Amino acid sequence: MPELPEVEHAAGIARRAIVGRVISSVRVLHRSQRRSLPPSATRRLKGERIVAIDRRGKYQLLRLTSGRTLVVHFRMTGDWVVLAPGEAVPKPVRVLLICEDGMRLALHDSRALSTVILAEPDAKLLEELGPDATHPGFTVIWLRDRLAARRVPIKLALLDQAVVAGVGNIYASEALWLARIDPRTPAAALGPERLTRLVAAIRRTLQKALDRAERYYGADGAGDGTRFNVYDREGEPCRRCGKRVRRIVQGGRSTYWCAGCQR
DNA sequence: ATAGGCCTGGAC
DNA sequence: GTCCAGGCCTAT
Repeated sequence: MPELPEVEHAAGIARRAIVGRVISSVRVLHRSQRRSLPPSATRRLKGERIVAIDRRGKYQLLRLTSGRTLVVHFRMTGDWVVLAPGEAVPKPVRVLLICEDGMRLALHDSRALSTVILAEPDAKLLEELGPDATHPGFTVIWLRDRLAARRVPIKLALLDQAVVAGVGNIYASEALWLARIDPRTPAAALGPERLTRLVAAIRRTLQKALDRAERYYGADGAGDGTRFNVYDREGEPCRRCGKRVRRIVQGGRSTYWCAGCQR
């Protein structure tokens, strides 16, 4: 679930829930999160007011009064859940941010792979990250320069957050389908024409997902069986040319594509 | 370039 | 029981 659009949606939920509020305590309920957020960090969080929540790529940046930043990454299954006063804490909740007025923001993450890190004011954050896929700074020129001399398949290059931030395994497949590009193509082999199509396709794919997240309540668009064109559709007909969608493994992860119209 | 590790839960 | 999963890091 959580690529750029889903993380942005979740960040909106967190903003409405806790921006402006003061943290009275933090509970870390799983040892996996205790590695990134040890007791020394939870102690420092006490009394901090959350003044803003930014997002960069798949990272959420909870800005605190002191200048510190709580950096949250959902990895595979993370999400925010707002808990009403008195409401029971669901089992998959790994971290609880408890505010002075009783508001609770919960990190809900069944696989417990999410990371939460408290960064000091002078810490350098996310310096390796490329431009957000939806940012005007993500251009054909930028992409061409970052892909030059790289022979990795384009699908794998798109998962590199230094190339473009916020694209994950699902939308990489979806964007390549929209751009009609074979995911196995060596990155540097893409000329201006295909690069132009690719940048537009990435933008459009993520923007569409952002709009959907806005429209529907709940980030996962449940009940909409047609939300992907190729992802998780192995063996089903391509919506553009009718040939069967294929699945291959690249870098240990599934790629879905249509050999009929992606070249 | 590839495999393994971190974790849990759902599909089979 | 086995296999698989949308991320990312480290080791080989």
